[in-house]
Amino acid sequence: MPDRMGAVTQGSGDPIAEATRQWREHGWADAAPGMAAITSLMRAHQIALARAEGALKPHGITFARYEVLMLLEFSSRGSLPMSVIGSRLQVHPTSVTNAVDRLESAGLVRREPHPSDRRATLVAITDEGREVARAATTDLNTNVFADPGLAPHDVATITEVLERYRRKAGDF
Amino acid sequence: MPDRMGAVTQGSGDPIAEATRQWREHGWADAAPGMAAITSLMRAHQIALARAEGALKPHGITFARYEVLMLLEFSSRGSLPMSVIGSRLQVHPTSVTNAVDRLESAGLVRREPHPSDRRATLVAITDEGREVARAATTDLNTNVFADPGLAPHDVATITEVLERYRRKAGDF
DNA sequence: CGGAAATAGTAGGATGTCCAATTATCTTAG
DNA sequence: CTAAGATAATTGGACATCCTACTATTTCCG
Repeated sequence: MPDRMGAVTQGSGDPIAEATRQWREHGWADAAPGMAAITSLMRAHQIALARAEGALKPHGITFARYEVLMLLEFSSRGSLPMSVIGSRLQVHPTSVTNAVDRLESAGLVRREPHPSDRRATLVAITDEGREVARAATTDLNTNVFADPGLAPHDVATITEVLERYRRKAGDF
Repeated sequence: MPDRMGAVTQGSGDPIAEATRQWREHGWADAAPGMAAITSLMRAHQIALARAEGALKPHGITFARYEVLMLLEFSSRGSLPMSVIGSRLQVHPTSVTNAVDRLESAGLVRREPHPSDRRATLVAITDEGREVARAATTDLNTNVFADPGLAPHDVATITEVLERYRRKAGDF
């Protein structure tokens, strides 16, 4: 156990708490809270993503593709232009192309010409896509979302706080 | 303006609020809060990462490499085994190899043999690495961390809540 | 003490994300 | 009504992350 009591390199066990201490020691106290918050976000994201991907793996899709699939599943026509998918998910157009390519190869969506704008491409969910979406959602709800790893109060809190964060960042 | 009042596809403007509504409508009310929290985390991460990367770009490093650099900068000897870097940052060994490869190519770190364990490799920060770390930190502190885009109270809240989340996930 | 099990790093492959550049197709201004 | 500017999607390249081997050492146990 090389790290239990060795206060030389680590004092708390939590790397972020340790970094915060370092920040203060170096005179960056004003930036320490922000550093801690953003670094926490990075780690939490990593944990949450790994869990979601774990639940989706048996269904043959990733979280990125799941989001696309659900967007289509919930759309009134079962199809959306690529560009709309990108706006909703706030990802680069090339990421949409990538996700749709793979979903299409798997037969979960189909590319169709846009009826009025020949620049655009509509992405339509297939019956098989709806099935996968349904099964994946059940799995995700049961094994991840229903018990995300936080008390209900905390779950509500981060959703609210991050909603403010996203809004200020122009996310919607 | 095809989407302002069209309650057909979107009701609120916030895709996550819309998804929450859909979840409840489909009878998944118990999973809706968790879905909202985790999805919020994904978006917030994306926003925060983009900001951090933006501040680091002029310094020629990414956030992943910045984290490695700061870990070494704060270490007592200015060097750490690859495996320790991986544990602290909670990333896969291959990610450490990748980051160190690039940092080494840029002359910011150096690989050294471990004195007592020939399996291990020590990564040592160079003088140039310390310079880049210092400059990047100043930039990051000033342009991102000092004003992360949330009220101080919210910054503290997400740090606390996510600390609980990380702890329960075994992050430290 | 010698073989099994664990640990440290790396190579190769799959994904996802972004950026820059390109091709088509609208849209809009003069 | 044409030319310039904006928009939609794709291709190619750079990075980061993970997983699955695979090699080299070290540690542990019978």
